[in-house]
Amino acid sequence: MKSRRTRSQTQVLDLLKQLENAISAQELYAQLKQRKISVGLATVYRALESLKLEGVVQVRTLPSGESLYSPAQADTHHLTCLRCGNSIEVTECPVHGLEHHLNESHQFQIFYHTLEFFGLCETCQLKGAS
Amino acid sequence: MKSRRTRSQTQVLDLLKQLENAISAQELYAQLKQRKISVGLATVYRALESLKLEGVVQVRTLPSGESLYSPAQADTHHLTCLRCGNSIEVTECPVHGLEHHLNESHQFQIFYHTLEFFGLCETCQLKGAS
DNA sequence: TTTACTGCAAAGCATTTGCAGGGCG
DNA sequence: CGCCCTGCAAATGCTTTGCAGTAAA
Repeated sequence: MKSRRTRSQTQVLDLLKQLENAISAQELYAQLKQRKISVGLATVYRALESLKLEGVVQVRTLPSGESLYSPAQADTHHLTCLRCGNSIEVTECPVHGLEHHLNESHQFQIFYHTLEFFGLCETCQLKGAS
Repeated sequence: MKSRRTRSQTQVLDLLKQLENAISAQELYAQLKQRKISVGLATVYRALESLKLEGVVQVRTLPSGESLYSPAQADTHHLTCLRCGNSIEVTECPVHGLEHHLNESHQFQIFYHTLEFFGLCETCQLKGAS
């Protein structure tokens, strides 16, 4: 067995909890540096990976391929414009019943879910296709 | 105004409709070649981008950063293991009411949504953290 | 002819991996 | 002393972009 949390894991998790919004690994790395916490980018990724498997951190992967990390309790979802990429937060969430159901029917240990709506925002609808 | 569909857009969309499952741009490119349809990879990406904005193709971005494309009518969601990456399809979907609601409350033109549950599958639960 | 589409190759970027040094038990 | 954690730099892989040739209107 190994120690429950490494130093970098603790630092990363602490910062994630302090921040209000989900954040990318790159930004997280920058923020840590800014706070005089010396850590390598690869280490940030490795810490996030472990925390993810532990179930304390959740991930949302953007269409750009970038991933945003946040503590795994938030139940915030998104309404995203396919054209400009802007996201609006959605707090309503009708899937918890289903989550419990899947948990049992598939023997899965579900940590969290992501729900995202895609389309065109009002502004981008006016611009037409291109 | 431009022609409604370019040749490559038609080819890409036709193939997407023929296939049962969502497919990556790279695979799509390979499949087209295999069918003797000469097309560049960049063109495949550009066609997918246009079809996406048109609302006829939907995208799901995997944690790996790779994106899977499919015709935008499927209402298939996923239960994904954070450790091994395997996905199980989920056909239940309790979010349509919310979708309609958001459509109106935010002046968004919603094309589709993604819903994904993350956790550990039965097999990976047994392996413990590492 | 004029404009938009296409293909190739080069670039861009987030993420992952190899490896050697360092810290902790 | 030995093992895991770290950090740097190199490598990977998907996607995007620049540019010149091509097809279409």
